[in-house]
Amino acid sequence: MEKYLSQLNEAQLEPTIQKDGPMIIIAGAGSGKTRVLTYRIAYLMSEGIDPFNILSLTFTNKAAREMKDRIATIVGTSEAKNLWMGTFHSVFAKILRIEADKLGYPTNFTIYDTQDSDRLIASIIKEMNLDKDIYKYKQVRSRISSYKNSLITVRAYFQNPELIEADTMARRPRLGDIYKEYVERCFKAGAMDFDDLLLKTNELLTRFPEVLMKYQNRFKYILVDEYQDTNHSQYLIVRALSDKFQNICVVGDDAQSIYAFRGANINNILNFQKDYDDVKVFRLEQNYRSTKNIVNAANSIIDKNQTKLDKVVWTANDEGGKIIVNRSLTDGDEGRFVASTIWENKIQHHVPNSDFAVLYRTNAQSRAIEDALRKRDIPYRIYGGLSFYQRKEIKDVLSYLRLVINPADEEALKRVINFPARGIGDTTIDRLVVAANGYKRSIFEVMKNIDKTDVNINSGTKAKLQDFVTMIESYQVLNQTADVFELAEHVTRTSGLIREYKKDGTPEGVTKMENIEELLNGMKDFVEGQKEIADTTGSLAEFLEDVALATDLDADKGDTDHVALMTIHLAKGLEFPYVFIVGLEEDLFPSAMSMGTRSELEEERRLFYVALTRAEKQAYLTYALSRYRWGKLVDSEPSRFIEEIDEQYLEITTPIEERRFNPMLDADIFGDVEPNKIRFKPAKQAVLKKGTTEKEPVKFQITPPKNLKPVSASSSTDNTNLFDGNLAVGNMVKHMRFGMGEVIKIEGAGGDVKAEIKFQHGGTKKLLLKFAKLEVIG
DNA sequence: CACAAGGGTTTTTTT
DNA sequence: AACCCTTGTG
Repeated sequence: MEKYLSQLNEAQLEPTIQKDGPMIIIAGAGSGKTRVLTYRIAYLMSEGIDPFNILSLTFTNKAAREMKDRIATIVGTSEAKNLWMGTFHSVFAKILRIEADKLGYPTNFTIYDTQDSDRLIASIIKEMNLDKDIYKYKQVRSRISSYKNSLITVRAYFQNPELIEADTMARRPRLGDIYKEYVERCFKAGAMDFDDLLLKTNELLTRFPEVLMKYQNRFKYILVDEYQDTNHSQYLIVRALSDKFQNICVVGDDAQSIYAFRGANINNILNFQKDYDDVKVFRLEQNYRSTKNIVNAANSIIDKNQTKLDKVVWTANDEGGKIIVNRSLTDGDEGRFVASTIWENKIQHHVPNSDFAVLYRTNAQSRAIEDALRKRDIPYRIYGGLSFYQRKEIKDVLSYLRLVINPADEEALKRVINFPARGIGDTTIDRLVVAANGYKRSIFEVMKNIDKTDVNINSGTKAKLQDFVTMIESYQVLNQTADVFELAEHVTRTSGLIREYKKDGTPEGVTKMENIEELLNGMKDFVEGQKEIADTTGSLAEFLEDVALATDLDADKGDTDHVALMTIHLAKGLEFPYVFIVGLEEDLFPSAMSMGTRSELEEERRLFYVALTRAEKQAYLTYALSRYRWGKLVDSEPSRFIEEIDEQYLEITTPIEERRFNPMLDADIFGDVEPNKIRFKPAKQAVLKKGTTEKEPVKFQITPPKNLKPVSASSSTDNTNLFDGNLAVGNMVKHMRFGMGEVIKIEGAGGDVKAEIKFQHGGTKKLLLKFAKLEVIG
């Protein structure tokens, strides 16, 4: 142990050997926090703490695995094996399996992924005959998710007039009813969604004091990594578990908090010292990762944020090259710049592909980069996006397996009951759902007892349902004896899945076959791997859980020498010698969806900070003047983040265009803006509705409203409300097709507004204004 | 009830 | 450009 501790500097050593009591480590980017965490756990064990009593919560399973491996090399594999390490979700899923019966859940409960949740919510909205344009399932899901993450149960929701009011104001008075139905349906299906894994853990720990005691005694030492990204639900779990021994160590960096959109609460880290008595505070401020240029540039950015803890990150590393800023004409050119720069660097410095990472804000941006890299034969790997396990063909196979484990799983059933086609149509399924709800039974049970069930389904279809039931039951029998691989192999063959994809014949069909094969290979590995470790059963249930909670970062197979392509969110915690941050354009990064409030913009800025601090040696910032979005070429402007970096750290190859002024976000720079100095500039070309004549009002829709404040503050995502007071007679409106025009008449207020506009060329038109971007004239 | 075609919508980020 | 859902036809 001594020799490991001697590798640490003093600032790192102190928290490492601080054994007991509550403590917080505020760790700047690249300051070696993972090393501190790892060595601290090893140290605890060398001090005689049983690994069985240590719980370490990480942000990804990959991070957990790497730390565990590292610890194993220090203290030995057999010791390290007993550590509880993993993400919140995976650790508490395991505990919930053990305690499931207390909550009325089956041990083999299914984990619904986002897609499953979406489908269920969409079908509930349909069953309730609600307008799907008002009750958008994604918005409903995110609403429900945030309730769950704040521990607002259905009951709590209905007891809280403010919440009901807020949803009613957002024109969704039935949201509570949807929430209630959703929760009941999940329960009936023996399913938990991601948020349930945390919510139900909280329920378990509050409702059953003896269970709480059991785990408090078990986890005498608790460590939480990336504490700045914990949500309220996670916070309460940590609180509860650490309450008895108070041996709680959290590590984080407020400057790297980038998950507010999924409920992360930066106050958890800002207020930690108030939550426990005698908190020891440690700071890691020396950066070992990056050059002076990169560290200083990153500091100059994060400086623009108002909300932050005091911390000065510095480095003793070399000055390094300046950050290179590159402008391209299109996203295609941007990709080519990235590819050629990688190529040149590889030749010049003899470095492997794996030294390079391309980071972007949205997954959709990967395509242009991919094309360019492929043309130059540079191997790359895309992380994230539509993960392997979310692909249709994979989910199909997994759905059959889910049914084997848990036949009540409604989403899995609906997915495969008629795929491959078996003559069981939507009407039949709808009737089954109604019957199942009526009998308070699962659909599968209803099908099983279809003869005794009062349901309007003809005998031919009933026979088909029976066949399906028999098939699943035969798989269940096989599952008693066969391992995961053997079962899946049998299922894909006998269910007709393979036949279905084989007869397809298209290139896509071939890829799908290959993917299924890859899945089967993965299962084989899983089965063999489990035999080796031998501390788990290697059951189907376990495989499905691994799959449900796997991050795409986890699956790193085969060749490792490739350029990494991923979103910035996914890159958190990683480092690369050369980093490209692409698509630095207004509305893309910062995202148009995140420019409504200062705090949203500050989160985008932290995201940029995270991106830049991934780089060890050299960072490239690129932007394009126009880019394909939604299949159309649209103009873009350089991101404000480029100009926010202190110029002395930049090498700008082409001068940067002046950025358009945004009154909402730039107000404190320029002062208040007169309404009549603002013009409305639609960002999206107006589309004439088919069939409308010139005489009728032309409908057009304008890109997102988030950079304007809506009239109603209740919902920032509702883009049908028009902003307050800004649109007035006399305003100038710029329309892509009709050009500039003056508003001469306005009809209606709030919601959609019809405005009569006199265009400078082309006469007067009545337009339906949904939303517009603001621009200042003169 | 199956399947093809067309239209509308979508992209912010993820366990 | 890609996906999902609705609609129309067989």
